[in-house]
Amino acid sequence: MGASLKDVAQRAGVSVKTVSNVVNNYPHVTPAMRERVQQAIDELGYRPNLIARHLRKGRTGIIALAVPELGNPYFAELAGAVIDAAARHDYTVLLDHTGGRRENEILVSQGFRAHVIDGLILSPIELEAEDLLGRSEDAPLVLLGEREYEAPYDQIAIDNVAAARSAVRHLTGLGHRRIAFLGARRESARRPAHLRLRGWREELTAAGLPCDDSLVAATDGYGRVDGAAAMNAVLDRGERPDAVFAYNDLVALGAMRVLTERRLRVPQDVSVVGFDDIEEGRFSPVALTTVSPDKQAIARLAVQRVVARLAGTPGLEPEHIQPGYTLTVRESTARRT
Amino acid sequence: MGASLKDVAQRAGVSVKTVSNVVNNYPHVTPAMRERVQQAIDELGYRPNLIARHLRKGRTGIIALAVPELGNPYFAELAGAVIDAAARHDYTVLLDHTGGRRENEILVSQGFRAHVIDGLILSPIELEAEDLLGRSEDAPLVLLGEREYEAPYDQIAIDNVAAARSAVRHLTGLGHRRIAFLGARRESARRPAHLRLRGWREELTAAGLPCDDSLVAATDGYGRVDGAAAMNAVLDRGERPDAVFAYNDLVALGAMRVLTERRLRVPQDVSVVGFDDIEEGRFSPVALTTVSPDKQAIARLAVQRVVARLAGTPGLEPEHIQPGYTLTVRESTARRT
DNA sequence: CTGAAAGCGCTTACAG
DNA sequence: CTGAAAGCGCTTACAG
Repeated sequence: MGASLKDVAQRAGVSVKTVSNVVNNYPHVTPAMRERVQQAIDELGYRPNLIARHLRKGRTGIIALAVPELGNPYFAELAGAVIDAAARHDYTVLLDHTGGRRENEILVSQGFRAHVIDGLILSPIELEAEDLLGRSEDAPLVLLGEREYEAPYDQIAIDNVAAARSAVRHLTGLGHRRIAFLGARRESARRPAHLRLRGWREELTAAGLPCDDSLVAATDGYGRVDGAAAMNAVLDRGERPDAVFAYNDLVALGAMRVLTERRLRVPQDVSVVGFDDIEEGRFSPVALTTVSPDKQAIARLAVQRVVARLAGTPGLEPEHIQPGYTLTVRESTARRT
Repeated sequence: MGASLKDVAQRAGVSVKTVSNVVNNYPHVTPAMRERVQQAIDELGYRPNLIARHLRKGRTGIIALAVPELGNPYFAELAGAVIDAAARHDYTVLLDHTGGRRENEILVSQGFRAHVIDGLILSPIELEAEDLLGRSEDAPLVLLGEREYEAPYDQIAIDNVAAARSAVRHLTGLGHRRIAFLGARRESARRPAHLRLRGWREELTAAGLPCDDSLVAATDGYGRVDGAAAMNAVLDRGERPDAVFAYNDLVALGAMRVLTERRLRVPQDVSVVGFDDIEEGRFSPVALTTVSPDKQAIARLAVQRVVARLAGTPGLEPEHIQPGYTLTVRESTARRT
């Protein structure tokens, strides 16, 4: 084991308190004293034990980030941004993934890891507002993502309805009229997250177009396979949409793959819009048009919020904060021919 | 704050030790006593403070995983596997990313986070063997990835040379003779990691083919942009390879994108093989042939190794362990026409 | 089978 | 400006 404060104090011939003062850079330590202590520290290779420090202070310097699936590049990219944002506040990130399953999300929100984390950033999929009711955990919780909760917690999410509408508007603006939506939750899933679906519906209605349910396909998850299955489902119904708006980029990518297989050209025959702006979409053979949430801002705000609550900033009401987004137009959308 | 052991003891009218016994499920506690204590625990909503427990035991139950870049799906997928493997041993994973920069890798290996993590799994890019020499940290370190070190640490990596050779052999077997290698490190980078490049060289030589340096392109990193740049570089030199072996899938994907832009068809004009088997490769419009390392095994072995050292398993010599891999043939490779 | 006490490595009032 | 002491919440010999 390494040396402790006591060892250093002994070697330097001072009290533990003095060493602590030096280590923590407190003012009012004579340079000579500082020098002497520093030398003992160097000789012993002393490094403070954060665990002990934090036991004392009641803080660990660790915040947890729980996302559904790291295999989804959106969450991987977001996690990277959160790690960087946390580092700027001297916080370390402990990463969990829930698989988007309600039980795991409850477990995490209820303070699994109690005491080892100071705060929690959670991106839920199936979690219900009622699951949050009994939350006894005192670590600040910040919610991310498409779900909206009637609960007294900070929530950071772009305006999903407006963002979805901007995507659909782009499509209608290009002359498309039969616009499929891929990635609705199955009826079986409780309280489906349909902000984006609602955006689709609202914008079509605003454009005076019908909302044809046979153009809506539910999926089990939000991966490439799900997008492929959904696209096949719509096509197998005999529908021939002239555009597709997908729940996210992964679903869009899966759909594009199917379109190509079935000899439909993107964008000449079918325009495709995704959501998330993952790097992969930029490099797909037909670069994907997509809604681009400001991930850096999301990460920054989430961390800031946790840190502010931890610092006990007074008068901090739970807020729903909406970072910005843009519609990034690439090659997968074109004017209707 | 929540209740402590002492609070529970007080309420149950027993000693702290007895509560501890119940919490830790020690035998030799009368059912009646256990019942009584459990009730106090429930009433108070007591949850053990892991930090305190671990300060005492000198363990935190946290292992760190440091990868170059979470944005690379390979590492995101690997991280997911490590988290799951660790959970099976009741360990939690703290995730770091180094950006593949030597300074960060040194920092991490030298025990940044000292005392908060029990062990460390590191996937280095630029780290040198000498950087490991002075390592004073006593948390077990397991090394992952393509680099090989002359250092007394466990290293888990597939046989990169053999795996690369199998990829190139697949290509030569299809009749290809001018096989480019994309993703060598630049000369400026110290001690380039060229196991895969070596595999390329060895296999070409074995097949009686020349190793044409103008078919080798260095990259700055290992992302899609780098693959695109490398492919352009080779093509701009006036070379027309009939196949491409890329350092990894991301580089391969970037290269495919460029090939398509430059009106070269994959696989009819150019066959492409990647490395990593990320999910994205399965869903690219031309599904990618790739070397598929057993990520689950890598994660499992790495965690097992850390846990075994932590448990103080005697006689555990540092080992280089080579998990399995397979060559997964998809659509991006075809017989030379 | 249960209890009283020491100690893990720190920080923090409180003195001086 | 520095020191002696208590305590964060646990576990662990040591008694009984």
